[in-house]
Amino acid sequence: MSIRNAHRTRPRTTRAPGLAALAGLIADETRAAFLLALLDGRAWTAGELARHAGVAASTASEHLGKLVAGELLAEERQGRHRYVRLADARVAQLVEDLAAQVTPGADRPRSLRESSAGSAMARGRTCYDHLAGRLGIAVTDAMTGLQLLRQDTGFALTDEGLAWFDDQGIPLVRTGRRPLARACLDWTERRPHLAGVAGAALCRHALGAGWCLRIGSERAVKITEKGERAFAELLGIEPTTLHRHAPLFAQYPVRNSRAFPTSRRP
Amino acid sequence: MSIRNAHRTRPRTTRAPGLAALAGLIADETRAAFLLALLDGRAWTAGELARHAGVAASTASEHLGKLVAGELLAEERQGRHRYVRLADARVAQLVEDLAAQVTPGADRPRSLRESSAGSAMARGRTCYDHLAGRLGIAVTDAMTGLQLLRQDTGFALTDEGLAWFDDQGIPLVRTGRRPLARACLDWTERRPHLAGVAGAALCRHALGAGWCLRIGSERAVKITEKGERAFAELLGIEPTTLHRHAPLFAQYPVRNSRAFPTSRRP
DNA sequence: CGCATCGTTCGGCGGCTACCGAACCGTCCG
DNA sequence: CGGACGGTTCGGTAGCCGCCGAACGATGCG
Repeated sequence: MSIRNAHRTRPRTTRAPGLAALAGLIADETRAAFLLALLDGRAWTAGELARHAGVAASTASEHLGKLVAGELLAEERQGRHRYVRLADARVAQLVEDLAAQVTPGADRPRSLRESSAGSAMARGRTCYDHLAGRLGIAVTDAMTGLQLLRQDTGFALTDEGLAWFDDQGIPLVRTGRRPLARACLDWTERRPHLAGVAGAALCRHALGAGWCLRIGSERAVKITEKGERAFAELLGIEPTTLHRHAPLFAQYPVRNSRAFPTSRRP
Repeated sequence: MSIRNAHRTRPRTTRAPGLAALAGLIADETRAAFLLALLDGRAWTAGELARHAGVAASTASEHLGKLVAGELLAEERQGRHRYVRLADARVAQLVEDLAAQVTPGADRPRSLRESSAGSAMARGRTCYDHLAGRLGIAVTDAMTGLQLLRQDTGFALTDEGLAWFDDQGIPLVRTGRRPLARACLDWTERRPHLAGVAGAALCRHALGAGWCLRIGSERAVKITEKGERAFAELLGIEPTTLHRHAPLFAQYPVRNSRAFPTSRRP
């Protein structure tokens, strides 16, 4: 019997302590704010998170202790700083999934207005380690259109897609059980974009090659001139696409006209 | 400022009320037990859930009110009964994902021992609306081996897979934005199995055609003689496969030997 | 109609927990 | 060496919340 429910008298037939405890870590407003901030994939110091969420340093310290103990965060001490980051891609995916479930924009009411400033700056973001926002959608759509990625029957790279990464010199190294390609539901665009090993590799490449730059201390990224050219040349993405708001619920091309939706064959 | 944190004095710069509230719904042990029980995809009455979790009817009623208000559950009143079920496949997926994150078996310590009884009964389960457990893994592995399903580059049906469903007379109807194929991580087997529209259609077909039967009031299913024959004929699944425990971390065949993991081309 | 059953509402209780400030410890740097 | 700074620990406080039983309403059935 858990400490929390020690006053329970009735015999409990079925329990779910693990599930409830995990959700409990995210169920606090301050801890949730920490997790969302950490979705930028970088390490934050305890003080930064405390100021970000508007709580005292002591409070933040206690929260971080719980999140680290619950293995949602990994920590690294450097001198007098305590850096924390999301434990791994699984945790990032989990937080993304939960955030996507809530009504869109509920947690960031001002984000769209903020982004409207800046002409050459397309609204791009990162989700932990892959591209999101309009940029992420544009890349995913372009790869789907070029049949590098297949979304009509699930979410997977095609053989041509593997070749494309190979051609760009972007290595895809399988680590553990993380899938090569995975759909991540963007909670501002409400559409899936490329995550998984391939999404992370592409994002790393884009940052390394100077296609985009991180701006500020959060998740936003800015596309450079060089990046606009690269995305146009390699994926046929029109620069204007990155400036306009992408249409919701776009149709994806179906590769094979055969029987979709399927029906009983004569 | 939320009611819960009304005593907060410091100005809060970034909030996450939606995320925290959603997690809070799952963060209670009793509500978590409800959600896990409802993963069988069927509707339970309030009283059944109360007895299942070992709480008073009044307590269960309050919890159900919160879960319905939070749109995790849908309710249907019939006479003096209040039936509740998971709101949709998205919620089911979310609960599955969370449950898979906790250490395997933590929430059902006795399940493996229970399942060892029964000779012709293979350990099968449902996750909301698709097959899971050893049966789900066996089906997913068989479809992958036959190249109906592609897991090496993501998780998607192949064109051959679409044809297979067509041949079986199992219609795949796209509803809303639910993907045709999706990986669901089984938290007892620790391996992905087929979910999404195709997984649900296959499960519905298997139950309708008498390939398997639900047993008891929970998630377990039993494979019939007819089902053993059908799975063997259509997917080449050896009946013994369903009785043994499947190996963890099996290797999936890679369709194309070309450059995987990819490396820079000369 | 009358009883049993299912569910809901309400009051009250007890415990957990998020919060803060103050004190303290360790690191960095002038 | 000493001050500044980041982080942690420790009391103490306040509020939320999960729990129950009792009372009540509603439905179904004999």
